[in-house]
Amino acid sequence: MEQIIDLISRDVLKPGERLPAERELCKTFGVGRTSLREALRSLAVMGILDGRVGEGTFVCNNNRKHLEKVLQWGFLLDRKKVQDLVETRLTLESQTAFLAAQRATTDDLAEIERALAGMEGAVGEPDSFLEFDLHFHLLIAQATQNSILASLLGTTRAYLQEWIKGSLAQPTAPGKGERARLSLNQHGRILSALQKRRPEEAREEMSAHILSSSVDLQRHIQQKAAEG
Amino acid sequence: MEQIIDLISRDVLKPGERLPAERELCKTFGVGRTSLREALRSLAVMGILDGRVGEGTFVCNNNRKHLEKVLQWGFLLDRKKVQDLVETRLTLESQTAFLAAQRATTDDLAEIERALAGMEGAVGEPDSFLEFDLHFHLLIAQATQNSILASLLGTTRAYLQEWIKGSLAQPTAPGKGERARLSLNQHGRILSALQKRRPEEAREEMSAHILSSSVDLQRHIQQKAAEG
DNA sequence: ATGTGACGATGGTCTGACCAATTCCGATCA
DNA sequence: TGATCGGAATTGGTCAGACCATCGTCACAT
Repeated sequence: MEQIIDLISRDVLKPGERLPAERELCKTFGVGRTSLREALRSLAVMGILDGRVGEGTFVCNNNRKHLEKVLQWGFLLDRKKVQDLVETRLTLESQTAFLAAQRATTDDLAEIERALAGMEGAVGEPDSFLEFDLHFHLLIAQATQNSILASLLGTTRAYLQEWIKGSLAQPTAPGKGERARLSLNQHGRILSALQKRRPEEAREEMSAHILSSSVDLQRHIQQKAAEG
Repeated sequence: MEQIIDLISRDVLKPGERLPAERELCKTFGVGRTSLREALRSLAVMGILDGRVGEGTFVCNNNRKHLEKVLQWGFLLDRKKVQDLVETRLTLESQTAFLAAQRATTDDLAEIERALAGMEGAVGEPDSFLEFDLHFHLLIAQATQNSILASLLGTTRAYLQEWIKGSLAQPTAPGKGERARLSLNQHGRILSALQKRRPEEAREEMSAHILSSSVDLQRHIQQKAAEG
């Protein structure tokens, strides 16, 4: 596993690219096919690789899809874990907003603006709206130019995505359009702070946004727990 | 995987319990050992199972570990970027200090105090000193009661540890005893803030400490880069 | 009673083979 | 000429059998 991870991190294997055949890798690594396959299998479970029979094994470009796959064993995540996850997300998002306000290029800002525009156009389409929402936050993380922070935030958010989706789809929630507009407003304030290059303000707005959105999430989780 | 998960969720296999031997499971499930092992391996990666050679395979009592594991491996994809790593560490450590000031139990504080005492007794022994230093920070992270944050911080620090060690061992550094005393002083101020339950102060002290210590680290890295 | 060494069980690894899905490429046909 | 079909090669997935290192156990010798 170390060796394969090494290849990926050194950009010898780029996302979406195809790995050499298993039988080849066995020889290059000097291990049996069983051991190699256990490593590949492990990496696949983690959403780093994706094996397709007859085609080959590929480096996953979006760890999101497969992380959701792991999530299907939902009983593993209890309420406490989700709370920890939300708290971790709050920490990471606040900091990335702060850093992005300092370091975002004009290109970064333009892309973030496009994501916001996408959200505006997708009000009433919860699925699409959430997609643009996620994109908005990931773009901010990338704008920090710190790939580790961006990667951690992406993974954290991926884990929460399922619950966020469930929380949004909650029919009992009062005023769904209301929520979307509030969310839109908050995102606008965040972008504004980034454009004005005000790190502290960006941190505050992001923090407020996440705290506000996590309220619904928490309610949804507790409701889920009560059902089980 | 489905079948094994089923056994666990139906409490046929309770946490901590030992699974039948692989060769037996093969027969009961009617599959080859390879396939069975791939399932076991996948579940092990997710932190659900734990295989110990010579003993057997066991159901993990804390099925919460799997998130940390996946997050940790995600780290490896972006290694070698020490700068980003330091920044990530700064983010995480500041936040854990903040949260620990709010949530640390008296036991937590006592343990942190012991780690500090260990540092005092190990001045002049860089290796042991660094060990207690690391322990000090990890204990603070655990005191947040947030296992994800603690795990992320642990991994971050683990990757930096090598560089930190090299930086401390630098013979050209002026006043080694001086550095140790400064570090000791900073750690004392952090602990004090924790004991007084002042989150903001703890965050500030931690931030100052890490920034100050990272100066040496940066110099050491640049020197290394110049050599290579 | 105690230490110790042989033995069996177990997870981990290797090998070689076969299967099913997919792709590739050349032969065939309109 | 160009589209289509079919076999051959490739690839991931599975299987069976063997060997190894490690660990627990227990009879045996001290």
